[in-house]
Amino acid sequence: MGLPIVAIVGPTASGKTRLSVALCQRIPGEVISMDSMQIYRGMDVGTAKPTQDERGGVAHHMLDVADPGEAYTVSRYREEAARAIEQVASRGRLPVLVGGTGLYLNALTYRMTLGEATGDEAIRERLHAVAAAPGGRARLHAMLASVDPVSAARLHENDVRRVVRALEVYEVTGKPISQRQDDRVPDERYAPLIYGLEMERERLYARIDARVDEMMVAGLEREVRALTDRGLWPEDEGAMQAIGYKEIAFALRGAYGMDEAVRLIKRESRRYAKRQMTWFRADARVRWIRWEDYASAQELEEAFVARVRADLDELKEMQP
RNA sequence: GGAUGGGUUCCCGAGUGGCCAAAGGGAGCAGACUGUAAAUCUGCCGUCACAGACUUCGGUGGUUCGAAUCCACCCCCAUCCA
Repeated sequence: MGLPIVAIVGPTASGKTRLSVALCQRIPGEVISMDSMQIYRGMDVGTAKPTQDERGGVAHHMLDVADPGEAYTVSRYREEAARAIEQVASRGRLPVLVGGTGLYLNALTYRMTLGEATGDEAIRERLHAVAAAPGGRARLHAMLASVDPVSAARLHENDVRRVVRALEVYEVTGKPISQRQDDRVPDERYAPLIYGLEMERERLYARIDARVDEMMVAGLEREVRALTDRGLWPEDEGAMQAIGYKEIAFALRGAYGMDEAVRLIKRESRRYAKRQMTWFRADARVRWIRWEDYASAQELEEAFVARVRADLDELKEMQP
């Protein structure tokens, strides 16, 4: 039986950070961030990275492990986070995965076979060029259909990014990507207890709006400028694609005013939250916790800690 | 008081006699997601008993086989003149 680990997921601004720290203080445990943007150094305000204060003395891993100038990948996350989990467990503490990046959760908890086909820039560029030509998307999709009909059937021709990746995998490995996508096999290394934070839509959206305003006050613009000063722009893949960063970068470049940037950041954050909800809702493993079921954050925390304890005990009983 | 422009579906906005439940965008909702994932992509979006029917385009009345589109009057908004 695998190592018991806890994961706390949910949309942005749903209160994951605070809850995770409360849990780790009492269980005790250490946080392993599951956030694709908090990975980057120097991106603190805009990613709502927990401050020293917010971490409340709890050790956090997988924060600040990459430079905004480098491209981070899921497979790298899978390796590094797995290592972090080992470390935490070796100290006799509970690994608590926290974050809203669904793909990262799956990369860790399923046996994702990401290893063989490394990203190949040259191939990607060539294929993207095909897609950019008139009628190119259909052509690209047809190319995929001839080598990997299963993937072609699954992918919309407009989803260029995935079509390109599927073709790339085929070129690099000689095998269709669909061969390894069919089932979601749990990674035997872990026995994950996954909790999802859920909040009434309107309330969550209001929190998101408020948080964006707070970020502006806290110096998001300055933070973005530090990146654009380094020559990093939203056109580059990776860090600068983060919500908040790309909008402000465009504003700095004069595409629109700062007020408009703020409006867009709020909008994009709401949409992002929605996508996250869609993702986690589809995951049958998630045990939901509704904010509306509790009178206060304290009450929710209490109940949550108790529940995790009970679930962990139950896990122990199941494995001799 | 006069002149001109305008009032279109949640918002913006196209539409000037049939092909219009009405382009496009936004918002919203639902979904997908295996090395860019805070990314990328898809669907729905007047109502219903939904291959059809019904109610919409400021209001009322009219012209017409037929109107969001034409006419009359009225209401409201904007700008200009007084």
